[in-house]
Amino acid sequence: MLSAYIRYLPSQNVKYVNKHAALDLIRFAPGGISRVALAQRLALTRAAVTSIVNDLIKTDLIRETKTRAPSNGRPPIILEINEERGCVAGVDMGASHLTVIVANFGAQVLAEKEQPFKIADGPEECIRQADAALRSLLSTLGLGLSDLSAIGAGVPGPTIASEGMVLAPPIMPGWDRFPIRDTLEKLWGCPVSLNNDAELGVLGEWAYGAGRGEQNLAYIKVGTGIGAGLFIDGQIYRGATGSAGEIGHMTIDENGPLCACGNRGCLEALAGGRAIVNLARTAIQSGRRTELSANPESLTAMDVSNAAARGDLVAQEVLAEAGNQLGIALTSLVNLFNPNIVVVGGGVAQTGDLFLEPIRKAVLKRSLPAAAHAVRITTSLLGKRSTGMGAVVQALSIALHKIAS
Amino acid sequence: MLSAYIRYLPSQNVKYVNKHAALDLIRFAPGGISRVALAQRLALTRAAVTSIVNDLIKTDLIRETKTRAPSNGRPPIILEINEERGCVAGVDMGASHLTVIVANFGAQVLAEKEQPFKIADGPEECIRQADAALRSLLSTLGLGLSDLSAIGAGVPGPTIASEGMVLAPPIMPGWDRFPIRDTLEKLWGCPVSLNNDAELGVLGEWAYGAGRGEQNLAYIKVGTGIGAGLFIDGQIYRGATGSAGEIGHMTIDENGPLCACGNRGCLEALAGGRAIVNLARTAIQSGRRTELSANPESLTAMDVSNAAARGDLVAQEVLAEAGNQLGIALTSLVNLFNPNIVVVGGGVAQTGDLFLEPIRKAVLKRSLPAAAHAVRITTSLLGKRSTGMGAVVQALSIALHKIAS
DNA sequence: AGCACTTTGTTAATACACTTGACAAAGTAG
DNA sequence: CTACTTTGTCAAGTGTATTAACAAAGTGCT
Repeated sequence: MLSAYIRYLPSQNVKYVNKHAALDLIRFAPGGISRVALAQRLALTRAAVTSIVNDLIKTDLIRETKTRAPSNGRPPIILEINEERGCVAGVDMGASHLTVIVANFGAQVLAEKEQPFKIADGPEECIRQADAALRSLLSTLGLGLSDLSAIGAGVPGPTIASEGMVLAPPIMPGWDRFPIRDTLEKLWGCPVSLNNDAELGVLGEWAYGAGRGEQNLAYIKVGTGIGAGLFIDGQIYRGATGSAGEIGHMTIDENGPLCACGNRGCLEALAGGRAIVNLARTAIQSGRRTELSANPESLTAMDVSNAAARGDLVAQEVLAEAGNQLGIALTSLVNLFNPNIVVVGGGVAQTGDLFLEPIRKAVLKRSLPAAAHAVRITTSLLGKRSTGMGAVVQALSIALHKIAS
Repeated sequence: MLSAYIRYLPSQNVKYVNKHAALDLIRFAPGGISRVALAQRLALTRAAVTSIVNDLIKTDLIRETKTRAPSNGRPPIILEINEERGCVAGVDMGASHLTVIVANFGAQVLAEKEQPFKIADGPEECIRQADAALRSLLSTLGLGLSDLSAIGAGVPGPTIASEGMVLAPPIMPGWDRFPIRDTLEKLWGCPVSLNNDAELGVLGEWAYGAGRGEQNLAYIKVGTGIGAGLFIDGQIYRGATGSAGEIGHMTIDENGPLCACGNRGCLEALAGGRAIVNLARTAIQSGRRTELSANPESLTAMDVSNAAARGDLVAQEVLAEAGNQLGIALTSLVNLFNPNIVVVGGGVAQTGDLFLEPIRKAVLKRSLPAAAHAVRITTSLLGKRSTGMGAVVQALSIALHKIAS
């Protein structure tokens, strides 16, 4: 009720807004959408929709596909995005991995690549690696940079999207206020969007993954660090300075292990990648039988995760403990935010219920009943692609809307 | 960018939306607003605004007031809400107090009343008391129920505003799914809105208090319980089932005191009204010199608060400890929500910096720097009226928009 | 097979609501 | 007093929707 009217402030003319709304409705509709359904969603008449859809068909961005079996009466014609209209890329520069995805306008992945990467190497070196990876991936498809209409980029720090840079990023030394977007746009010769990796994760899961179409959604990325992307009432929520969702430094245990941020007992220090490794090492040093003791010095969280999936009891206990701590932290998020769904992503989360069940138990035990019962906690459907697919969604937003204008 | 177009779904014709947006802009503009400024905010021309404003003037909801001193050129005419056009009421049914406010259409308080109250007495008894208080207050103004255009009501539980009832409220026995709004509408013969008290608190502070006009705002109410209202991107944020903002049962210390909810170490058990009393009693029993030892059995949090304001060292220490615990909890909120401002309300918070300074210290120490520096932590400007004034805002929303239709 | 009915999509006339361009109104400055 | 500026209004023109009617593509029944 409050200010609902003020929110409608068209900076473009009415038809422009309606056309772009229709394009987004078509794009995010699983299985396409008919003109009649568009009219309903847009609160317009069928006649108005005819005009708008005809404009979009002229741009070749959408096309008529099959008709649906009619219940009774004329079968509706289904409209979908024309996937052959062009290509975009998503570039996920993570703390320790680089993922590059090339997709068509229908958001279908044409090729992808992941490689080791250190965001801490600084902007010039990281951009050089991302560029080389992108060009290499494109060449496997017989494509070049000029075939990309737009590119979405993700980084592990708080971004000011409008400025195309990060602000005081905790784990990105040398990147503070570096003109990331402008640099990439010059290098790649097409429009680039820049977002925080967890934001893109929630976007990817909302658009095409486990949280598809949900209204209030949190995406938790469990990696070296732990971050959350928040999707509130149909929008990414960034907060006042772009740092919303910082869950990794939530105090879980005041007397817990020292965290990289300087405090004690942060979630990251209890359930992040390093914490999982440390828990495993402690168990090894106490003489527990586990396949992990083969090489404790080079242990990774993924080693623990894989061993757990293979039935290793110690690894399973470590994951359960980390899951429990994450569940304790999620109590706050669930109580404050009251989401429909929490999607847990990152490599460790792919073990599924071994990690998720302790999370669910802790949330159910510790959250208020109303919020606990309202939330579904699930693993990512996009696997390690959540952020990369979110970057693809951002790139498509730029590309499609630009062509439609 | 994402779905920005889809958000514009006018369920009314365009002029209706613009007229109501103009009304809200006028209403929430401190000191009124000119037609030229309206045109800017609405992205319309001066000519279009003339037509809209003339319609609103015909309803007698707004009027032209003084002109402002011109910098150079014609002085703009200031438009304001016509405060004499009618009256509304705000009824705040809290856990232990009932507050009733009668205000005019300009949101100026004409009369108010507060009395002891127990929400746990159940809906019939509570509604009876609220009704009597409202009628009594109106009679001091020579008014009756028929003089009210609408009424806003607040309760301390998770509300589904569209249903006009509360859902599984933790501290409101007997109220679950009771048709509160429908009952009040029949009893009072005018439209009634129903909202959670913390939601109304944040609304009141946003509209007329310390958070006026802020984009991302949290209001913390420290009473017997502790709750938060969240205001995100221009809207109250309720969550999936209306329970967003439940901060009182956030785990601060796993080994802390038992909370009424059954868990240990909840914020409410460490910093709520009962916790403050318990901390004071512990100090008394350990032999500390304090004016509070005069009558420990009937001690209230307000007694502690007032003694602290008078310089009592023990009382100040108790407040500082409660403030510290609240600050620890606010770390999570600040990290997750990255607000511009946190407004702390409720009786205890009126002692000001004695309570706020420990909060600020804990937030600054424990939150990520970006979020900690972006947030201003302040006490409520509306004092104990935050929720009641939020209820007035809701009532005005109903009344003004109905007349404008 | 033909007809009645239903739902979907289109067309052209009409209605609505804004913009444009010009002018009036109310100030300041020289 | 004149020139200039900003604010507010008016009427003609423009943009974009709605309405009413019809065409199109099915199902179901006789």
